[in-house]
Amino acid sequence: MHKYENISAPVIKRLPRYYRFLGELLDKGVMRISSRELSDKMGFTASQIRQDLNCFGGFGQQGYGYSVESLYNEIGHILGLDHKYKAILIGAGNLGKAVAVHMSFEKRGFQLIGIFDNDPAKVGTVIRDISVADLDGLEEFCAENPTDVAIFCVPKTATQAIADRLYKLGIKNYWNFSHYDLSIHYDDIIVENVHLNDSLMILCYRISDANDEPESTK
Amino acid sequence: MHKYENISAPVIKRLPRYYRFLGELLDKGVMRISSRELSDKMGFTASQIRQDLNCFGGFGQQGYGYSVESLYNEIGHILGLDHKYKAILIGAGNLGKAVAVHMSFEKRGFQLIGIFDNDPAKVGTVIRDISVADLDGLEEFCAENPTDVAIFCVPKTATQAIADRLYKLGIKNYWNFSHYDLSIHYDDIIVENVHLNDSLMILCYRISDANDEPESTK
DNA sequence: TAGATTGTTAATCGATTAACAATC
DNA sequence: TAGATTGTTAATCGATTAACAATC
Repeated sequence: MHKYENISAPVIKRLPRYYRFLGELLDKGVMRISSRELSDKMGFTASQIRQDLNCFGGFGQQGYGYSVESLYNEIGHILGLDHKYKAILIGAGNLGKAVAVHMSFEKRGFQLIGIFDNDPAKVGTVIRDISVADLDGLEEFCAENPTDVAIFCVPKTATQAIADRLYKLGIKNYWNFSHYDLSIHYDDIIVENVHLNDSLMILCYRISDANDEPESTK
Repeated sequence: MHKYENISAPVIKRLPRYYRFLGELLDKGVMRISSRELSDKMGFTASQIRQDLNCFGGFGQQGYGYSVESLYNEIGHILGLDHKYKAILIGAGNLGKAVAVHMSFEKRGFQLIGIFDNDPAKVGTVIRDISVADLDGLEEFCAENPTDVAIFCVPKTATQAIADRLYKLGIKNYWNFSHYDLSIHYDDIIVENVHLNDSLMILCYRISDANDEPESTK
């Protein structure tokens, strides 16, 4: 479908943000928007917005700007949200449960088809219409149900062993909430990390940097 | 305590990762490491590692490398993890609950002192030794308990109104899980965003980009 | 001392911003 | 047509990498 080579990571990271803002404008009934107006709202420069969008095509019209609706749809398409990648969730603890319940996978190009845990107390419980299965059944399940993506919501120590099993099954795309760097161990995989601890520490740095006395304590 | 001006965002984002890897080395009993060895493990260049660390001081020793333990401690200190910033959590739904239970706030420079929700069914339930309080009591609580940070685990639509109340109370540091851009509306605040939807969409893009047929469908 | 590895400066690379001609 | 705003090229800025002298 697409295949845009050589798009830089900073550009890709901004796409969901464009999508979000355009969605809000759409909800408000705004029909057209110029890069200048979008710039004011989003805090990027107008130049950057035009530069970013032109990586994928000329979606605007000189003298007019961009149609909010068509740009929203274009970006959704660029992101690949019209897919239905089959995803399984590993780990039905607090975090896994929150991810399962909280996310609108269908709107983001995915479909959650299975949840696994190794804790007998959790196996059989139902989350979002899906019955939690025993991790032992992973291989059997994946043989019967082609799976594109695995979501890791397991402790750091369990991650590598499960990743090895999934890799053997040919599942090489991961959404990783585990405090562990999967990316280091294989190089033909796609990993999107959500390292909450890292995020919290960055916040800590920024607060400390803003608040602390400049070298007066010593 | 610290106050390192002009440290670029890319450097700051790498700090937690250094901290994590050094912690693992420490656990394994490794005493010293060179920028070269660390480079192999982490996937940054040795040059970048030395450059990054030298933003904050000369922690190494020529001909030897870095002491794992002292570098670990230094980075923890740079990040400000020896603080105890008082944090409150807004929203005790699935996500809020997962964040409250899952995170080791104490190890990351924070202390969770309160949880709020506006759902009567949730008020009074206990999460991590903290009884969920009614959101109406926010002002009173913060007057009695000086609070540094608010964690947003509420729906997009509720975020702005609550942010306004917190801002009035002088709370200007936010860890934001809400699908909403707080940063746009005030400019003297510190926001660290965890946009899970954005992360999921970036994964979708990357899978699509790797898998789709190159322009053959048309 | 000789070898190793840092700290730091200089070179390169890439991303952002500015400018403007094309054009709706 | 005239005005507005894009698409795109060129200029600037910043971050990464390479190189090497300092030094443990």
